[in-house]
Amino acid sequence: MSILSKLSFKDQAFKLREQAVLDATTKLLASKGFDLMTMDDVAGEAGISKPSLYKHFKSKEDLATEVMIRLLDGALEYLDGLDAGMSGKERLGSLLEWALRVRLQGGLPFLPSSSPQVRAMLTRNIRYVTRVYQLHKQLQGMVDKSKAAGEIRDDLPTDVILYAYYSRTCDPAVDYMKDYGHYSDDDIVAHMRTMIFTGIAKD
Amino acid sequence: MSILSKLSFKDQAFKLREQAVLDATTKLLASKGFDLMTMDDVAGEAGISKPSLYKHFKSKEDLATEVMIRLLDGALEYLDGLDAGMSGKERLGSLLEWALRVRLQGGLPFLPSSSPQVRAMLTRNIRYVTRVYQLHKQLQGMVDKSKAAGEIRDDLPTDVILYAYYSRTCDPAVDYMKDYGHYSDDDIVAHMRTMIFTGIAKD
DNA sequence: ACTGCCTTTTACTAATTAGTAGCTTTTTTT
DNA sequence: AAAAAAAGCTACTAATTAGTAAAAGGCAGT
Repeated sequence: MSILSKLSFKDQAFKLREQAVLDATTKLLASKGFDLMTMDDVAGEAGISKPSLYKHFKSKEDLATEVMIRLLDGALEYLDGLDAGMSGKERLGSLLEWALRVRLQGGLPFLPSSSPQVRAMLTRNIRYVTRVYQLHKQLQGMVDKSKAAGEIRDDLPTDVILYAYYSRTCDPAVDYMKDYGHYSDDDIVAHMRTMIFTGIAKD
Repeated sequence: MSILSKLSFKDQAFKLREQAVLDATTKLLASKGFDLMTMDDVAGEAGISKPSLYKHFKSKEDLATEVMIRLLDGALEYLDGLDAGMSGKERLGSLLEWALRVRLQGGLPFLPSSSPQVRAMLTRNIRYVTRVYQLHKQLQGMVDKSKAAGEIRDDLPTDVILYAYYSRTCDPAVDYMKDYGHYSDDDIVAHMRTMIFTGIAKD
């Protein structure tokens, strides 16, 4: 780690603290959502003082946006790491699985389902928008490729399929299955995968 | 309206005002969610003063819960009005369509998708819980009947199907289709129906 | 060991919100 | 027309939150 060795201990501690803040924020966003999460919560969860928190992020909005950016980077990175020979449909399924597992481990869906207000807030950040666009383009390509391959129905518009896909990553059914149905993560993921691709009807 | 004629003008006005408050709250809950909606918002939207608002409902929580109860009553009433000869699957589809249309007209999904906090709040009200349970029982019956009739797959647990069904009533894909895709209400409803029953895969 | 930098602590500002008190005005009832 | 009831208005309380200032303390770097 030659780059790390060039950083002073102080700088390293700053970086580690920053990650701790992002982790804490992720957890709080997942459990409380943006509106109910407070900066006092974040500071407490991260184990630093609130004024120090503002050394890392200039506002609550900035902090939440950075969390989402980190997550989108994770999704893009996951897609990059997939086997190039994988079919479009398999890639879609795999990324959905990744997203659901992240969620089940206390993480966040990569697009927020909740409020127009949160969406508007995030959209004010160019770095966020860039990544969403990038992910969207890749997913669009995957859907188009799957359609061409006859794997995915072409009587539904691509954007409709994408909207549904995004929605599955933040689907509350996941929470219900976990909290009320006490299903295992594997079962939840499998059920979700079944339902998005083949629906609930018998043929 | 023999019942209404027994009410003084005052009482009638009170009732009308109460409905206006519930309508205003529905609209605000749909656009801002519970946390961001303020009682000042509601009073303003309903055209009454905030102190008067508290003549009708004792708290913000009480108000939101009554809105949800009214909605659930609507759903139960809709189910009651369906043709008795309708198959389980058709009933499911029809209620989903109703719920989606209510939403598209500015209403609310009949189960909130958002926060555990809102869910916990609603669950504190026995009248709400009773209706949810009632609706759940009916839906469960419909799914079981559809399974027995070979209309709905029986390799998915009934509760998983129900969780997915509830989730479709509050699916953000609806908002995306409307706001970004500019699809008509009819198209949105049709797409949603297709996707829940037969999924996005081709066979 | 000493110094300087950074974090923590304490206290704060400004704004917002749920909910309420008391007086005035309006409307309905008698 | 007069009285009563209810709504509106104004002002408020108490609590909370995002964000900040200043002093004190701690720790890393030299």
